[in-house]
Amino acid sequence: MPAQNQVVKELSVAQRQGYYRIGRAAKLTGVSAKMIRYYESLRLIPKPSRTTGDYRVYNSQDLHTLHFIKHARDLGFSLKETGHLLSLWRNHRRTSAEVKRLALKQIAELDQKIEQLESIRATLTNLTTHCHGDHRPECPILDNLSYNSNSRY
Amino acid sequence: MPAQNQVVKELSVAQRQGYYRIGRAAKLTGVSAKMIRYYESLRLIPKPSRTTGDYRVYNSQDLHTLHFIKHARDLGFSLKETGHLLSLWRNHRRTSAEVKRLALKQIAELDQKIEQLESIRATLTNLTTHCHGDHRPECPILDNLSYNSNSRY
DNA sequence: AATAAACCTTCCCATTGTAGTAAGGTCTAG
DNA sequence: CTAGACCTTACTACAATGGGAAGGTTTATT
Repeated sequence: MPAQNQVVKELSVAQRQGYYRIGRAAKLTGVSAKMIRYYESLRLIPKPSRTTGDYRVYNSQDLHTLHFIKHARDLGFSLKETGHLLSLWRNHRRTSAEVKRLALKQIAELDQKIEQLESIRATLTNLTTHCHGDHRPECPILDNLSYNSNSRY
Repeated sequence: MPAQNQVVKELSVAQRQGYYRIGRAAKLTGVSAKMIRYYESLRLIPKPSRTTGDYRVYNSQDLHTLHFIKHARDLGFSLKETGHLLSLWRNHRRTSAEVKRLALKQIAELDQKIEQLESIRATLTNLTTHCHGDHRPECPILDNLSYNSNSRY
């Protein structure tokens, strides 16, 4: 039965040899090629080797790193903090206390941001319930925006 | 009793004449001088008149406008949206419906942002509760960041 | 009137993180 | 061998803000 390898797609040289150019690295990790280059310029990731044609070449370890970065970014860590987390990840003599400290700091910042947004939201909601929202020009929202407590300019 | 005007501070020419240069406008409205110039460059506010020495001169109407902008920014409206609100504010034939539409859109965006931050927060909180946070290097936070579901690079 | 302090001007640069484009070179499948 | 997919660097832009330099102006104080 020679039908066996009929559907089998050939692997490209790169795939066979287990390396990845930037486009495939981007697709696999969810980090755009643009960003991969940018992270390299920030020294967040090491300079990869190059093909003779000067194309960047990544290995699976590199992809793991990119993946790690993606996760950290998704959790709202800045690139600077992400770099810190990366170095902790690489350093096997790290203490988990330091990682936890970063995470708690991030949570605190999130809490602050959430609180702020909710306060704004409350104000806006309050204003909109008082606005007719019809053809008339009277509008408590605009009135509030132009209201000046310490007035008398 | 000539003591009467002892404590009375003289008003500067500008104050007497009721106009404001950029520094005082900034202090009074809470919008930095930097930003006042920037808003002018964006045509969010009109070009003010100038002194003979080329200093910007604002009147009380201008300050009200800056104040309006400050309020809108504080409520999280972008400068573009703020410009829109400003033109509605100036246009007495506006409908309150349009203002309300903008406010509701802003609320919706806030809700989305809040939800996203809360989801991130939950994930992080979950991770930190599982992290010992001591001298040992084992750390579920880092493990999670490096975890790769679709794996096999 | 002279001078110092406070204030203003324009112009340029930095930030944070991401995306777009142009002009050109390389790799690979057919 | 060639077309098309892919890659390279180098700019540009965004959104909003802040910082600073080099120089001119206004105001307060001697």
